[in-house]
Amino acid sequence: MDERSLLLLGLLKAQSQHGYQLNEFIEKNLSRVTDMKKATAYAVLDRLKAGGLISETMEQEGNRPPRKVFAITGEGEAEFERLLVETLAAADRLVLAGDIGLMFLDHLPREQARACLAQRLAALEERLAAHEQTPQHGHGIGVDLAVEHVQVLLRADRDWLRGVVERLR
Amino acid sequence: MDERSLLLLGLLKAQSQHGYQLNEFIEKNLSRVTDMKKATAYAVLDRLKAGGLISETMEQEGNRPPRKVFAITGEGEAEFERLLVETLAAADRLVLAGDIGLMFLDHLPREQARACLAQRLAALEERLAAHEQTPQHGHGIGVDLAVEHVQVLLRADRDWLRGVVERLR
DNA sequence: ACTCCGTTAGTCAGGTTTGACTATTTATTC
DNA sequence: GAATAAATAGTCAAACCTGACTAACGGAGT
Repeated sequence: MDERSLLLLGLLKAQSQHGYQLNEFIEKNLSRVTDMKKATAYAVLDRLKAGGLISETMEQEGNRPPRKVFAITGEGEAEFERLLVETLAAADRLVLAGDIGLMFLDHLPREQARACLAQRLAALEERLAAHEQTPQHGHGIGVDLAVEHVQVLLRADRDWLRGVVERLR
Repeated sequence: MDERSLLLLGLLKAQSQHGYQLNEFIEKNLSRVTDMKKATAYAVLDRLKAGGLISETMEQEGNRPPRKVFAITGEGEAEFERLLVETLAAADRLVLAGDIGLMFLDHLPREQARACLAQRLAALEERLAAHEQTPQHGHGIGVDLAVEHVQVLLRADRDWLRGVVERLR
């Protein structure tokens, strides 16, 4: 939740935007780093507005429907910095989904278990390939670091999973 | 949410239990693999009961307060297996918290950024140390695999973070 | 015999998240 | 030029999660 605020504040710090723009950017460019959905973004924006961290102005362009343009306030910038330092210093939680299944691996015949994990491995490899194809972003080191981070962990995950599938043979 | 159901069904498949027992086991033994909270477990149990996947019986021992004992049903076992295969085959989402901050690293003076990440690294190392100290569980390979998985990724994370802190110097 | 405290066993209000939906405008196809 | 698709810009009810709270019991100490 703090992360979501941080993300939106950060994007608005770079440039005032309306909701759709924010959501599009997140979906198209940040899907590797966050999984926040559209409706959530609007909910968070409401909360930020209620807290005085962002302001909202109606804007009409041509005869398209009016849109809400959000801009970060002074308090918002202060909060942004506070959140930034806080989340940077915190150890990431790194609670990965999918490990509960692993725990109950013994309930499946060995061969079926291996097949499931092989399928998981294939999906993982595909995801990693898609990841490795995207070029460096170039917008400062931060964004690139975040993408690199995910990649490093995906690779570690893949290598480990390969070993497991092998061991199950 | 599927994962939470899977976990509870799996635990109940091994042995009928009451809510407190389940929660205690999760908190004491599975905190490395899941972060489900007590109240959530009760909520999930209610849903499972509503779906006919588990049954609930009142039980009184001595004159202690009565407790609800949950047991998995036939349908529950079928659903367990379905969920197990499904989550095993799915690539884990691996969306790690903390990377949003990374994206905005440039907003901080380099030295402060480095200090924050160094602090994160320290916390991570501590967590890893705690992890490495727990012995093998021995209850079949599944549980051990899950624990190993987390460890492998924590190590990869640590190594990467070390490199980043170094690079920022 | 009384108080304090930890264990047992939950409940609940309130906040968060999201899938599904609405509604308008612009572009495209037939 | 009518119908269809796609982009624009959100809203809302329902589901989900959790921090904080309740309440009874047993045992330890005094």
